[in-house]
Amino acid sequence: MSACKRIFADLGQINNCREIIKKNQQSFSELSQVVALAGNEVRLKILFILDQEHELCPCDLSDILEMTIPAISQHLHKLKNGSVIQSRKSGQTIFYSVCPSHLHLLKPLFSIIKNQSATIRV
Amino acid sequence: MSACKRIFADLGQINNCREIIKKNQQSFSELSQVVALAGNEVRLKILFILDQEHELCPCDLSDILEMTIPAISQHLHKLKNGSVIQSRKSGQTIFYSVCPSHLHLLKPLFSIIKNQSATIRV
DNA sequence: TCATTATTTAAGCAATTGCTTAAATACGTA
DNA sequence: TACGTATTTAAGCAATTGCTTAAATAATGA
Repeated sequence: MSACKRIFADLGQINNCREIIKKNQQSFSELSQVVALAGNEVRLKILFILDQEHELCPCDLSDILEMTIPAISQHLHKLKNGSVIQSRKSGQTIFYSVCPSHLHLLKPLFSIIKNQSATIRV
Repeated sequence: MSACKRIFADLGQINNCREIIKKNQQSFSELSQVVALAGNEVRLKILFILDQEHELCPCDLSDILEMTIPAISQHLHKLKNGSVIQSRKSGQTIFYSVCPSHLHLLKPLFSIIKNQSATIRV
């Protein structure tokens, strides 16, 4: 059960932490999935500009990020699968946008980018 | 240069986005690295309890998360390598804690866990 | 000095990731 | 209907990830 044989381990603290982890297991699992999606540089850029421009099609994103359409499409698929973005069809083009439900998680990340952008110019 | 041959593409919008992405390239790269570290479920848990308990040793974390010491140690190594956590040596035990410089990024994530935890009981 | 404890490091390996190219769908229009 | 455009899907593959076990370091105390 115990990894080390130290005497000074605070058993109460350890058991308390273990319970907190267990109680929030599902939250950790769900949150880490979304954070992992945002942890890819290309996907972070996609989310950032989708938020800024409100909605864009795979074609636009391909032009902006200078990547192939399938590469973009596969990233969009992952993001949609994780309910981070949503899509709207108009003719044969599909417009993607950030799901409002995850914005509270993403906005702080976007702020960091924007703040650093403001600092560079000083 | 252009991925599709659509007529209705907003060239100005695309070029503007492209410039913003380029200007913030380094920010995107650095931020995505940290977010990717937090996007692993085990590491997210480590960061959460390190923040809550202020500091813990690999041995404690191994007990709490019920994982082997080397597995924990390797996660800690990545986190330290990314400057997300720092360490303090006391005898033969090493205490890890979250770097204050990255807390503004992590706190919103922790809040999500805590809020969900509060909601469960209602 | 030697044995014990806490931790890291290394090697191996199965699973996942993110691209590539090529083929398949879906929609609009002549 | 057939063709062109926008997008997705599939297969292949090199690179990365995250664990495992075993060995190497480092610090403490007998």
